[in-house]
Amino acid sequence: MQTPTELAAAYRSQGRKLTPQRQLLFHLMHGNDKHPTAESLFAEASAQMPGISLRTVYQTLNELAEMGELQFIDIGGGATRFDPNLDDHHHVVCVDCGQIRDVHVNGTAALKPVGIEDFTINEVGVVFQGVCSTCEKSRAKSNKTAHAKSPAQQAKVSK
Amino acid sequence: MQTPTELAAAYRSQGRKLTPQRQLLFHLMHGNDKHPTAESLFAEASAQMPGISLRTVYQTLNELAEMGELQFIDIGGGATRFDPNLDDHHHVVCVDCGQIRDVHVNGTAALKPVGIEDFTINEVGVVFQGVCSTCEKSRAKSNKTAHAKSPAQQAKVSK
DNA sequence: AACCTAATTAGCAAGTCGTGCGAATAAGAA
DNA sequence: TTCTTATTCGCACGACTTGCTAATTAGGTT
Repeated sequence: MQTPTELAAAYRSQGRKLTPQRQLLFHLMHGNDKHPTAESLFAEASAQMPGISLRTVYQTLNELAEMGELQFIDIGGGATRFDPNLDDHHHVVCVDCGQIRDVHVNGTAALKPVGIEDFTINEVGVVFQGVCSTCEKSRAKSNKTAHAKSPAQQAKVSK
Repeated sequence: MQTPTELAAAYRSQGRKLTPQRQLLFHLMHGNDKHPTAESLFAEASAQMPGISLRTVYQTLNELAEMGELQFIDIGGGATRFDPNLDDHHHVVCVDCGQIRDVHVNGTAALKPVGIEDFTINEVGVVFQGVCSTCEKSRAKSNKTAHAKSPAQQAKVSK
């Protein structure tokens, strides 16, 4: 995603208006590597601009996605997450706490799908599932050896 | 996923009852490579067993997933899809029609995530996005050069 | 500085997907 | 056949997202 200043210019040049709500969201998203949901962004935005609408957050995120400034991430059944990182990267998910981390992955160019000659492939996405060190520790402590729930389930529960 | 007969035995050995609803769903899912949603399975099931409940379809799919007989696939924002294929495989998605195809992928073992030493990786998922030959043709015909909507959006529209 | 107009916002209703709950039903053992 | 308990069904509800529209506002015009 471009800087808030660059986005302001991009918006103007497209005949879009530069509202305080949009500017706030530009700032909240720029360089944000937390892969927030619309709801969590709304919470942050509300702290700085009481009265801002969740509807506007969704709307602005969709705009930015249309403009190619950010991408949707759909992992697990929970809410859609938003990623302003446009570099060639992939994701690591902790199946315990649901956190998503950006990662650069070596070897993606060598991936060869077999038997799909009738497809024109445009993009490849890689998702690693694992357990982060924090969750690894709490697992050891609480002796939770059993399977954890999926990130989606986990996310729901944690609300 | 095991055969309906094997599943029957597995269910009994776990103290689960073998109802007609479950047996029907075993048959509908066994060898099914369409990655159906709960709703689409419900439609098929209803044709053969009018009165079967959508609730039961969800319940049975969740059971089978708990038993490790099938996996959830969450690609795009639409409904969860179910995959009875337990082989080591990945997926190709047509961004136009939303169809999902199973594929074996060479080179996954060589994938190296960079900078996530604090994660214990357990699984890797690869998703290829592209356009299937059928959609490629209809694109050429209707001169639709613009970007297609995401599979999720597309799926919603197609309903 | 006041004005105009189209874009935007807010907020509620509604849609989709999935689950909780409880009464009625049925599988499978005795 | 009877009994116990798992299962089914169907509705209500919850989470997430979008549609709709009246009121507001950004930004160009006079």
